[in-house]
Amino acid sequence: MAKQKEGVYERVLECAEKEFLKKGFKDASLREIAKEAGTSTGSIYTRFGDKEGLFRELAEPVLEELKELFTAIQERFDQLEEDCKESSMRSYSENGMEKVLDYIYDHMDAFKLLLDASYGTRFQNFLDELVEIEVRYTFRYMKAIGCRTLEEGKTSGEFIHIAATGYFSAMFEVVRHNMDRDQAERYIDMLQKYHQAGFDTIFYPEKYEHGKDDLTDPIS
Amino acid sequence: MAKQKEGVYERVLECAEKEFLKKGFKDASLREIAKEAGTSTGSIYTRFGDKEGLFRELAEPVLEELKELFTAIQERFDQLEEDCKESSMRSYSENGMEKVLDYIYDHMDAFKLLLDASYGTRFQNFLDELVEIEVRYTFRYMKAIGCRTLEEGKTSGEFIHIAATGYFSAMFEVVRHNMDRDQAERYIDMLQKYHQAGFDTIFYPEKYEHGKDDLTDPIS
Amino acid sequence: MAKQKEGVYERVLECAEKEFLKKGFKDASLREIAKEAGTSTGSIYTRFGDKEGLFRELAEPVLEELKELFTAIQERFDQLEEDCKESSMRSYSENGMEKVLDYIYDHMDAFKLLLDASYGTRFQNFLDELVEIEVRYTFRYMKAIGCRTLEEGKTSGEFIHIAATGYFSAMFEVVRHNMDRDQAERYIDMLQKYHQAGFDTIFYPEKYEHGKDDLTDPIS
Amino acid sequence: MAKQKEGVYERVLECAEKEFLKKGFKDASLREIAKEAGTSTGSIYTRFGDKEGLFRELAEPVLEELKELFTAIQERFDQLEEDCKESSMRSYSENGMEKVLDYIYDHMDAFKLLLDASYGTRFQNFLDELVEIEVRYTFRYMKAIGCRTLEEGKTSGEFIHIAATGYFSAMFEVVRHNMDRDQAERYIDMLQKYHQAGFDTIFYPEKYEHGKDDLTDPIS
DNA sequence: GATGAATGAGCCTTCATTCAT
DNA sequence: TATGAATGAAGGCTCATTCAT
Repeated sequence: MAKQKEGVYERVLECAEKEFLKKGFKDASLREIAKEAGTSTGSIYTRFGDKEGLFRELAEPVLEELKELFTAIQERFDQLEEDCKESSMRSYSENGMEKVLDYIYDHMDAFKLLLDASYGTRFQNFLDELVEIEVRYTFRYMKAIGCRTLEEGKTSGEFIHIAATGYFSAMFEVVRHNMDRDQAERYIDMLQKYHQAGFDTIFYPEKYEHGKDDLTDPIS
Repeated sequence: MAKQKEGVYERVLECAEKEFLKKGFKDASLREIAKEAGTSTGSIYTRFGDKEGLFRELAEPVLEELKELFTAIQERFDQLEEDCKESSMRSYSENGMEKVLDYIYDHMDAFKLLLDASYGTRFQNFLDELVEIEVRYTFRYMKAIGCRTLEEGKTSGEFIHIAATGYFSAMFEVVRHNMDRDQAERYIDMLQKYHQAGFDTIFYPEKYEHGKDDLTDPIS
Repeated sequence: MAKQKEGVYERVLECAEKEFLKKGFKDASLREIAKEAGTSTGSIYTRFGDKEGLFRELAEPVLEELKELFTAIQERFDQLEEDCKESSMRSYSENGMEKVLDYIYDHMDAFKLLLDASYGTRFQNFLDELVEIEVRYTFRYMKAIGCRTLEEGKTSGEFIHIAATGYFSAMFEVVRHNMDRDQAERYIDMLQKYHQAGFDTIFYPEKYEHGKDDLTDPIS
Repeated sequence: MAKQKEGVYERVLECAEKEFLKKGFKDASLREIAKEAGTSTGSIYTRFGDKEGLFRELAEPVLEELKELFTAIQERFDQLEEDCKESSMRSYSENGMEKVLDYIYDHMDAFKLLLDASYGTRFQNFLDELVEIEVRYTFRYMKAIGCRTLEEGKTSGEFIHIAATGYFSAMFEVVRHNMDRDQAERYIDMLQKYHQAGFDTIFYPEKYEHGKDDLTDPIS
């Protein structure tokens, strides 16, 4: 039995995914996966190194590709002429989100793993990796455009980070809630507006100086 | 050895907290806690029932009290005359948040546990319990005030839930980031404005109908 | 709390019985019994010494009394004039069994314990104590009456023991099967005839020397 | 260390048997068995699944084979011509018992386990499985031969069951008493006669209608 | 006499990982 | 390469019993 059995690799990945989703990374049992896939634990070790390696195989390529896609989108916007940015922002933004959403919907399973079953792996805070990219480019953008509010120091940096985290976290709710693609589109649209408004309020407050006081506040 | 040995109770709780924070609930070892506290595992079982009971002892009272505090705040606002609400909202909201923040800072340890070490316990989604309260009162408020946008159906309900989750989640970042109290105050103030703006944009868009298109968007 | 609380003693015995019947002696939990009875484990220890002491309290008096009753019955028959024995045997036997049965039905609970929940206690072979009495008197009787077959040696002694065990064991099936008193009476009557015939066949075969060979045999 | 270590399997079974016999199933310690056999507890689990699986390995094959042997014997008798049955019964019966006894003596250890150490396993009432077979065929036989007494209803069925239980239970005393094979033979012979007589007395009383009253009764 | 917290050894079981075959 | 038995530490938990109060 020296040769790689046909399809074992795929079967293992399939079963692993099922097991991870069902029990979470920590509680998943390698032996169970091996048994279910009709192979041996040893075999899994030769192919994937260890338990986390198996998880990685499922999650990492997808996460990396998303990061690349996302970086490319940001980069392309960043390369625009300074004076185009402000005006083309919205369309770029919406278009970018569309692509990201497409990618997510093409790799639902992997994102489910990342979101719900990654506790105990190095992916348990995978969101931070996306947020980090977002934050980096946001800073660049703000400097390019000129943002007075930014000089207030550290807190603002932290705040951007947290706000972005909230934004991305909310975005992935489309996965957790099993929204269909249409629903997701509408939902993400709202989300974009929501966070855009929040962001502007904090960092470009001059645009709203009028009658702020009569805004309603739903959150005590 | 009848009657509680002096100080064992406290020592166990202390060590448990340390262990839980260090390894998370699932990976924390009862034996280790017992050893560190200078007791037997059996003793922990007499006092706390089981592993989760020990965690509960640390987290539950604090969470419950926060929920009560939070509900009281919401309730008090809800009881106001209809026509006062809109105008006194902001002050109520800020005042409420202040109290909540006070409470959190008085029970930092418990909230650290809830945030970072509760995976595997019934508290792992503790945030939902707060969100649920928030959402309930938000709906009431929106009905009282009259909100046209609400009739768009299910998505809106889901959206409110997600937005509130983002809000609360972000709020607890003060704990995760170990902000000092002053920093937190400033931070929370921004957060409130941020989400207020987002919320209004989605649910009371008529107030912003002017020049939306020249808003900047930091998020791709 | 120095004085013996009213009724605690009884309540403990009640709960112990329930627990022992439900789980058997070994698996019964003293703490469970104490909790159920509204007292403390310590209290059970002061009253009953240990877990088996508690069981003993329930089973021993009844078993002892049965043994006394049984011995008395045997003794009374043994004291008869030699030449009366053979003729009055049957009535004595039936009358004795009646009394025994009465006693058993008056102490069902205790016998249920002895039969089904005594594994792990010194009562787990309680039947032997009754058999031992039976065997002793049977030997005396056989010697008095004169029984040629007895000289065959050890095996016979062992055989009597085993046969008697079978007899008593079968007798207690009235308890295990929850027969009502009437059923039991009829059943025991059959049982007596069954074993009497068996016994005579082995030890007084001369009474059956006729056509034994055309007896049917249900047991392969 | 792949592939079974030489002789571990056997050593574990040996030690398990010793431990089970010494302490009974429930009180036997897997750790102790593993230690004694020079393996790890984990190893026992890979091989036998769990504690009861280990016991099962020792007892089940033997019990199953006995049941098969016993069924075959009964079946062969059952297939005889109706009018042969009554006459050939005795020889069949004796011959069958001989085979059963042989089998028992060839697997003493397993039967010791079943008899004395199976409390807590699914074998604790293993006798019933044999009795059930016996009773089934007995009923068939009685119907074939014609038995007037059977119409008395339920009690009779119960009685047959109990009598058969007594018979089998007594049979296994050869194991408990460590009789040598010769002793056992003589003993079983007596036992057969004893129960045959009992059985006939109850179910074919017409054959004994003469002078029953002068039978002696050894049992009070 | 009553309490019940503490004891601490012991239970069965599960696991990721290794490695001889 | 694939296998899967073996490892051995660790897991949570339960128990009868003790004994300071």
